[in-house]
Amino acid sequence: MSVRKRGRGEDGVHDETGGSRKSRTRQALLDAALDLMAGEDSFTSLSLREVTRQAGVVPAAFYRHFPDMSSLGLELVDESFRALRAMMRDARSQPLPTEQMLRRSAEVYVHHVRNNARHFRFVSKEFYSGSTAIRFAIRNEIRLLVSELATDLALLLPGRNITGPDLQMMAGVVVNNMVTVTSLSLDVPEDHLDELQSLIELSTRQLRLIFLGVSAWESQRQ
Amino acid sequence: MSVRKRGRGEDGVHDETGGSRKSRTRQALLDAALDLMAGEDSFTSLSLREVTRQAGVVPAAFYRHFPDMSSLGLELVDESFRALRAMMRDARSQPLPTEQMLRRSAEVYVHHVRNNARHFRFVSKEFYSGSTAIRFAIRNEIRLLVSELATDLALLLPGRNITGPDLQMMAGVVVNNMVTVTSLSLDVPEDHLDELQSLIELSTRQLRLIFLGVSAWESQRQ
DNA sequence: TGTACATCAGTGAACGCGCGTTCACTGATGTAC
DNA sequence: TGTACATCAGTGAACGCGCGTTCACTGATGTAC
Repeated sequence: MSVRKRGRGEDGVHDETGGSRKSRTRQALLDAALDLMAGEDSFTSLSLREVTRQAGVVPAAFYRHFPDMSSLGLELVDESFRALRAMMRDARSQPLPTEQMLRRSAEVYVHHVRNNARHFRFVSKEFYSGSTAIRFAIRNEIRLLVSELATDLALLLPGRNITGPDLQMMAGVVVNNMVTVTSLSLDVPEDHLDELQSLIELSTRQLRLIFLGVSAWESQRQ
Repeated sequence: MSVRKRGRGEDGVHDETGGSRKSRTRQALLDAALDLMAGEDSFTSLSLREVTRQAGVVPAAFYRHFPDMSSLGLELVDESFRALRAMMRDARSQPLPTEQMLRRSAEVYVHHVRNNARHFRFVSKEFYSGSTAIRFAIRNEIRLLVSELATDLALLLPGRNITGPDLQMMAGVVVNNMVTVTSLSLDVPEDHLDELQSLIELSTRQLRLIFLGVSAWESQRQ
């Protein structure tokens, strides 16, 4: 009905450094939430007021950006997996022989988790205990991850007659291990970074074990 | 200093049905917490007042039994794994050939999780996002589980030269899968119990994959 | 380039609510004799 | 078996606090001309 005649510019049209005031505050709220999860708090236990306090705005300002905390959480899920998927796309573009690929994958993944610790801490904490909406969003992203991995797996195993469900099942075992490795990576304290190396080695051996299983697998009644 | 002369009996000395009033209330508090976690709430998000309300006592009564919610949580961790360990002890006493053992393990485990759904929901939710104290307690119980499983594994593989760390690593892969299976089991709704059967089959195939890896594994520089 | 002004991001005060914890108390439990 | 009484599990009121949400407002932003 109402026709727009004058007024403020659209967000993002005239980006200066850091974006418009609106998008800067929005980002400050997302960052505040991530920062507050460094300690004991999970996302679910954060209060809207804590987040706005950390972001340096008044509680009511929150509603200019998100209808509630849950929406902010869904945005964080999105950010987290967008970065992970970009990383995996890169990794795929440099094929390696199997043994080196396993070690390299473990290495790259553990470092990615460390470099995006705040996001992964969030995902890790909410995966099993968040609100239904957030848990489902994460579960869905992980399902996509399993499917992508199943596709990669098929390419690694040319000429083998492995069914789609079997590929999914195998990718599932790999991802289940990734979940644990994620949590272990995040628990390595800043002043014991050598433990990351042992973790990468453990993870590599676990991947190798799974791949030995994959090599020996024969899909039945395919 | 003060010498005890008269007074009430010790808890548990004169058990009637349901125990003394004290132990009955204590159990009511533990049960209340478990019941309240059926929905969205995680243990961390439960309030002391919710728990006492559900248990049918006044908030202050809580302190006659636990100094704080965290202690009640640690008691729940203990209950959860005590039952699981008892179940595993039983399972071990009936050895089976490998293939049947895998299917039987998946079956027994999934049913155990369903029969103790409240406890496993609690553990599942707190494993990654609980308070440090509770997370460490759970992680420790799981570490013990991995060790027990590594011992079992050694017995299943006589004459193979697999190092202790490799056995732990393999048991780790199995347990990582159990964690996911636990969560999936709990998500099967009461009116779709047939999905439990598919889950048991998926889990069996995943165990089989891992065991194929185990069979092909050769420990190096042992 | 300069300016009037529409938009709306951020403010600050207010609200009712459930929280954890304290306290003096009451009355059920079960022992000592 | 009967009873006086010590113990302490459970009560109910009170406290100060941080919470999510609402509202009318103010003033920064950036457009139209």
